[in-house]
Amino acid sequence: MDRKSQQRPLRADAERTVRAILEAAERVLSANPAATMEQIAEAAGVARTTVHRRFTSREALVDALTAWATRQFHEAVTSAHPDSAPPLVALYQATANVLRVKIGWGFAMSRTAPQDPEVARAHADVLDQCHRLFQRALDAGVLRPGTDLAWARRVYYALIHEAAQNRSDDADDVDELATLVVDTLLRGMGQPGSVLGPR
Amino acid sequence: MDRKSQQRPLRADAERTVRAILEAAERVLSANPAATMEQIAEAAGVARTTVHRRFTSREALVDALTAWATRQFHEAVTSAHPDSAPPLVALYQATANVLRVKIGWGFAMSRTAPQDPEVARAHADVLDQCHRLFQRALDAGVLRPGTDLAWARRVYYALIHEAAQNRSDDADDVDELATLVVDTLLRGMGQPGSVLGPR
DNA sequence: ACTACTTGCAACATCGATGTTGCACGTTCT
DNA sequence: AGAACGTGCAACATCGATGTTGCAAGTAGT
Repeated sequence: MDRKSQQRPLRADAERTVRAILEAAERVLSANPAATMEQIAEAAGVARTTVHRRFTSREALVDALTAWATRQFHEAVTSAHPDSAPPLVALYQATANVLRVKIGWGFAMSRTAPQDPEVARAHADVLDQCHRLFQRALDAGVLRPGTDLAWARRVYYALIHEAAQNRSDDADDVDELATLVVDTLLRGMGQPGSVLGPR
Repeated sequence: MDRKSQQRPLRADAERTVRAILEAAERVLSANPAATMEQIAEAAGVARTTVHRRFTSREALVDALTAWATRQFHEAVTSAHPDSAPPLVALYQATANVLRVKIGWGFAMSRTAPQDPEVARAHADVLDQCHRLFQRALDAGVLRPGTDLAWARRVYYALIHEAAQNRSDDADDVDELATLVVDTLLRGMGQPGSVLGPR
């Protein structure tokens, strides 16, 4: 959890409250991004004033949420070794890892990089890693020559986003979804022999 | 324009004001969905009170915007003859038509079907047409046998959404984008000969 | 057990957005 | 030209959300 929002160390019960608030915020805000602090507090099972005691402002709460998710996002990509593992393996691993995070932290991850420099750096770093991975995939012949890497990346992100909507807490599901995403990204849905199919 | 928001016929200048407000609302809200009526009024070049005179509430304004966009969306799909034209032709036509609408009415089209029964029907109708088209594409061998049509539709929507972000008012661009979308949907970005490529 | 921390509750302050009204001035339509 | 309509402006009313504070009661850590 982010320690920037709290100057002093927290007592155990307060620590639990903070977690409860962040988890409730994710749940409530993913259903309705304009939800009030009151609704978040209620979902967390605490009084509204308590939320304000733990987070200076609504913005601070959302920022903490974003920072938390961003760190997990970064870890998910980095642990797939996108710069060293074979492109296809890394692509699959990264996909599965990111899906695991994105399911359950959809709201926090949908936030675009805020002013927090650490968060912005993490986002940029992920973007770079993704770009390098796609470049390696291109060089290795996994991607068709001439592929627009920027477009490829955006399609990839979009596919992950769509796949994450099929949320289920089943662990096996993540592997199935990752397979679906990578398969769709690389092969599309057309018939090879068809008119517009691969030449 | 929607006549439901106005009981009596409008004078010519008022008609122009309504259009200006709707266009400004689209522009402003697509940049910031939480924008205030004040900002919309300013962008439309009118006083805030005028906006409230033309639209009972913020909700009414957004609804009118949604209704307007939905009608164009429906027309865009229907005019591609998705039930009679060859699947590939219809797919391309529908894509290009929808892109034309979506570029410039991105906010209004991103709204999920509201309570208005007419709008809900139009959305459902588009969904049906899309599904039937995909089914025909599957039967015609354009889509790979075994393709999950629900997943295919969602990927298709997502691709259109992404393509629409490359907004430019160039008319030729729409054809290029439509080609890109259909091509990506059917062939993906992988190399045919590669490991995970088409078998 | 004692201290320090944390929480709920009630009350209050503030702020921004929404929506309304009256009036004066301009515009459209006939 | 004259009636009906539309708009800008200023002022007001309301409302919900945010954020703050004091206090009493409960809980964690020693």
